[in-house]
Amino acid sequence: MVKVRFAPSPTGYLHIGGARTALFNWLYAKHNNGKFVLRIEDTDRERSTKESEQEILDSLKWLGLDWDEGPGKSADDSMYYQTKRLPVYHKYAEKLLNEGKAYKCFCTREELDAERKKAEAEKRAFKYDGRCSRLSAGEIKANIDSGKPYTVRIKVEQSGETVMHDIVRGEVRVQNSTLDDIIILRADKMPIYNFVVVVDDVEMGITHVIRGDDHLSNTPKQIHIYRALGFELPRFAHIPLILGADKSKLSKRHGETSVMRYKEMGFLPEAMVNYLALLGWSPDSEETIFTPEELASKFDLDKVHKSGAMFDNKKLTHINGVHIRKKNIDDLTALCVPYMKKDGLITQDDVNTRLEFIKHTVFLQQEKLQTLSEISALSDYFYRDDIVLNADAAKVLEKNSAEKGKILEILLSVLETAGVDKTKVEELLKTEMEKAAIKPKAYMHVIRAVLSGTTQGPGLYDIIETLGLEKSRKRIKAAL
RNA sequence: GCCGCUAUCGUCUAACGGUUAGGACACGGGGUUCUCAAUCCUGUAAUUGGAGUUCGAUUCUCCAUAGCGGUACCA
Repeated sequence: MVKVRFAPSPTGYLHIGGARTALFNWLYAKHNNGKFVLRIEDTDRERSTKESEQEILDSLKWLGLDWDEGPGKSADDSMYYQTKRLPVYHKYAEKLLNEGKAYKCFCTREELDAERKKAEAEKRAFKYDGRCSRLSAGEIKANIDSGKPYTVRIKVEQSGETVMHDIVRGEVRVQNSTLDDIIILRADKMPIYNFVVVVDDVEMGITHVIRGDDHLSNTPKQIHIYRALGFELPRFAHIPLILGADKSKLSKRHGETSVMRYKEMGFLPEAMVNYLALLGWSPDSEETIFTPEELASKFDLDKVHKSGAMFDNKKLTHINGVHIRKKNIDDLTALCVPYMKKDGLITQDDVNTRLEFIKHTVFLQQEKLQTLSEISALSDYFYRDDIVLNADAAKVLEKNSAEKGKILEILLSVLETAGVDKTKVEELLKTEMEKAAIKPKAYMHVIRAVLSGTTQGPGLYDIIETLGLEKSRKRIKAAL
C-alpha cells in the first residue's frame, strides 16, 4: 500500500511551497487509496514553537488536506513528534557505533567553522576529512574521560558513486567523493534531520518520499544512511520548487506566502488546491478547473514537471473567481459574512434577523467576486444610510445635469405607484421615460449613480428592489 | 568555488522523432448588455545558443550559456 508523509518543521507558518508539497502527497495518497501521514519534525529546538505547529495544522485543515495518521489521530501522538522519539534515534545511532559504521567526532563546531572559512577564502571546497574516525581507542577514551562533547558521524564510502532513481528526475548520480561523513547526532545528542528522516520514514513504512527539489542533494546522504542501517530504500519523487517573480525560491520577500494569509485575503481552499495542483503538474486534458476530488482521481507523479514554477497571483485569483461562482448562495453567504462583519457592514444581529437580505446582496455580487474580501466594497451601498459618490458617478451626474432633475422626478412618481418590484418598476419607468423622451442610457446611468454612488454593479432594477422604497426615495430626494 | 538540477508564449503548461507548436492566465479587439462583471468570438505572443545523430529534431547526445538548489552540530 502507498504510504506518504508530509513532515513540516514547526518553525514558522505553513507557506505556499509547503502547502503544495503537502498537497502532492495528499493527492498521491488519495489517488492510490494509500495513507497520508503528518509528522512534526521538531528536532530544531531553538526554532520550533507550539504556535507554529498549531498554525500549520490549522492551515492543512483549512486546505482540506486531512491526514490519516499524525497529531490528533490516535490516543498516543508521540510517534509523530520527533523530539518524543529520541530514544529510538539513539538506539539506531548506538547500533551504528557498535557496528563501526559510525564514529564519535570530537571536533568542535568552532574548529570546523574556522576550517570552512579558510577553505572558502582559498576558494577550495570544504570537506571534513574524517580525522576522528582514525583516532585510536586510547585517544577516544581520553577524550571521553575528559568530558569532551562529541557528535556522531556516519562513515561514508569515498569511492564509487551513488545512483538514485527519482520518479520525476530520473537517474541522478553523485560521486561519493563529494560527500563527507554525515553528522547524525549533535553534541547535545539531538539527532539531525538527515538521520531522523530516514529512521522515521522506515519505521512508519513510508513507501514514497515526495518532497521539494531542495532536498534532492540531501538524498544521496540519506541513501548512505539507509544502507548503513540496512534499510530498504523508498521511492523518491522530488517536485519542482515554487518560485517568486525573480525566479528564486518563493519566500517572504516576494510577498504573501502564508497559507492563512490567503484565507484572510478571501481565497477559497478549493481554489488554492486547484491552483497549487497546476503548479508543476498538469492533467491529460486541457481543463483547468477541478475539485479536490477530481484532482485526486487524476493526479499522478509521472505528469509532474521538472522545472520550477513561478507563483502567479493573477491566475490564482481567476481560479478563485471560478470557484466562487460555483458556490451555492447559502455557502457563499456564510463565507462572506465574516468579511462583511469585519468591514462594519453588518453585525451578528443582522445575521440573525435579516439573513435573507444579506444572502440576496451576496447573490447580486456573486459573478463579480474574485475574492471573498471584495464583498464589502461592492455592496456597501446596500447597507449604508447614504451613498458615497465616487468620481465616475459624479461625472455621470454632471454630464446629465440638464435632465437629472426630470429623471429623478419621474422615478420618484414611478416608485410611488409601482413600489420597488423590479419588473413593475422596469415596465412603468420605461413607458414614463419614453413619454418624456429620455433615452434609457441616460436615465439608467443617472439613477444608478444616485442610488449607488457608483457606475457599476448589479442590474439597476435589482438595486432598486434590494434597496427598498425608503432608502431609494431618500437618496433620490437627497440628489434633487 | 565545488556538487546537483533545470531550460517551450510575459506567466502556468501541452506536444509516440513528423502538429499551421495546442490550451489556460494576463493583455488587445469585437458580440451581448442599463454599467461593471460573467459569457461568446477573436488577436498579439514561445522552442536559450552552437555542434552532432537522423530523410526529419521542441523532443535524443555533447558543449556553451543562463537560472535555481545544495554545499550547517537547519529542516
